[in-house]
Amino acid sequence: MQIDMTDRVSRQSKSPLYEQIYQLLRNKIIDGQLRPGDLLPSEAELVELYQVSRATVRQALDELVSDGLIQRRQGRGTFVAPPNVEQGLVRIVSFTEDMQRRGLEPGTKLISAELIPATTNLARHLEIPVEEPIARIERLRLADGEPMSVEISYLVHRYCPGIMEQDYTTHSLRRMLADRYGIRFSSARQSIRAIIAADGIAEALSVKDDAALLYIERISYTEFNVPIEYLCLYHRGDRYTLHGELRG
Amino acid sequence: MQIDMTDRVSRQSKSPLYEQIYQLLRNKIIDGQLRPGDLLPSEAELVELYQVSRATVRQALDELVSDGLIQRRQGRGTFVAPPNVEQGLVRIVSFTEDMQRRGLEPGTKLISAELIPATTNLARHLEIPVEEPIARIERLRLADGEPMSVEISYLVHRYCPGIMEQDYTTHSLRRMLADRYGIRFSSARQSIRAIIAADGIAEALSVKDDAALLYIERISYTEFNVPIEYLCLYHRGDRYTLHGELRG
DNA sequence: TAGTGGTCTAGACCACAAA
DNA sequence: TTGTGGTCTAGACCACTAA
Repeated sequence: MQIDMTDRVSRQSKSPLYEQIYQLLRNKIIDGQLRPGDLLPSEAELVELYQVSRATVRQALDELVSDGLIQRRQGRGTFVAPPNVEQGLVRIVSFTEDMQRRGLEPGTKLISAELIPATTNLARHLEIPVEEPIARIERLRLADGEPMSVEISYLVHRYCPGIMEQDYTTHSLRRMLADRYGIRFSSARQSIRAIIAADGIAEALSVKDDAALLYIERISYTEFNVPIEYLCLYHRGDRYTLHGELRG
Repeated sequence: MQIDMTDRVSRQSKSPLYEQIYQLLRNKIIDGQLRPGDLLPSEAELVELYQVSRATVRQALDELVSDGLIQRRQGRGTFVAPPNVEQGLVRIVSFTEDMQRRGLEPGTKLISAELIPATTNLARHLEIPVEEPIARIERLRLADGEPMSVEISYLVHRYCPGIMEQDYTTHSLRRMLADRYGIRFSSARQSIRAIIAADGIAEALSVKDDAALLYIERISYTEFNVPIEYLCLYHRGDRYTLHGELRG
């Protein structure tokens, strides 16, 4: 495989060398320049390429391994990992990416988009004052044309003014936040429960009132640990399964 | 805090030094010798104690960090992490450990234990012939005396003959497999869904017939990638929540 | 200021896989 | 045999925290 020789790391940058190398490689994988199964340059080659020590290269690769993006094989080399492992339990994955990994065609319908004042619950989780304006975006997510999930996103409007004028059905919310506002999610906390479908949700998902749903609450943070989004996901229990790998 | 000075690492052992140090510290945390918030010895002290280089100590600590068991704070030290983070989504956690981390008192009642022939489904997942004897152990798990989960364990009997004569309510199944049969889980695959309680399960859990349950299926493997156990967990949706941290 | 963890280097020897 | 990743050493300097 080819690594673009214009890649450079800077010793003046405030971010550490291993982090810069990690980001460079990660972007290549996520952009698709490196595809599953591709062989990465050997550690020795990366040492030469970036002019750093082997320990620094390994630290960058360690992060990619723990992201599940690459796999090392002793005596053979380092490869881009196949998809389908560690889905949604370790990395923040967009609905679109999630469905594509499952081999399903993603779709979206906007249910509502409005500006609301923050409730005490929202204010606490998003670390803002009560009543501060929140963009509430409710969408129905489809897989192969059938309802799969309802997604309610609560965004601190101050960080993304004008977000309400966008088209949420064709544009990824995450991409919009990144491109227009420079906001990137760097970490998140989530909790997962099983619940019975409430009225409105059951109707949207085309399931019975007492169907089981996989309910996920997630708070996403920027690299500066500022909470940006409070997300509620209602997944159909009969269609949606989370997969993961555990270590002993 | 105190580290037992009788701890030793062996350079003759087939397992690497950082792995031995990782296991020693991990056991202290899981056993409760080190409690949440406790300060670990500094990296320099661990270097002195185990007579290894700092990089080796850091590699052991790195693993504990990625397990969510410890947290580093620059300029201050390394601390045992508070519970409630990274539970059950990355590491295989026993019910007992799980409940202790949530501050609940774990309890167990045996519902049934029997030897059954493997169904086609079990045979496929456990990679054994159909009809091969399987130890099926069904237990009710309690938290603070109240039903929390039903756990059905299917073990390949050939690997653990005599397991049926044990007392599963007072002894940890995992510990028994490790101590008596030398079987340790090194990895697992699991899937998580939301389902409606079936009759028998609902009764055992003291919930209504149509209550929502968090259903987890897990296949656990030894270090040689031999499947040992097929586990079905039925968690009460109203009491059980999975927590996790995600990375962007 | 002293002690902590964070980053980085330049080596070394090993186990494993492929040719 | 060659090249890969796996493990380990003995240093170094930095940034952060608390006294």
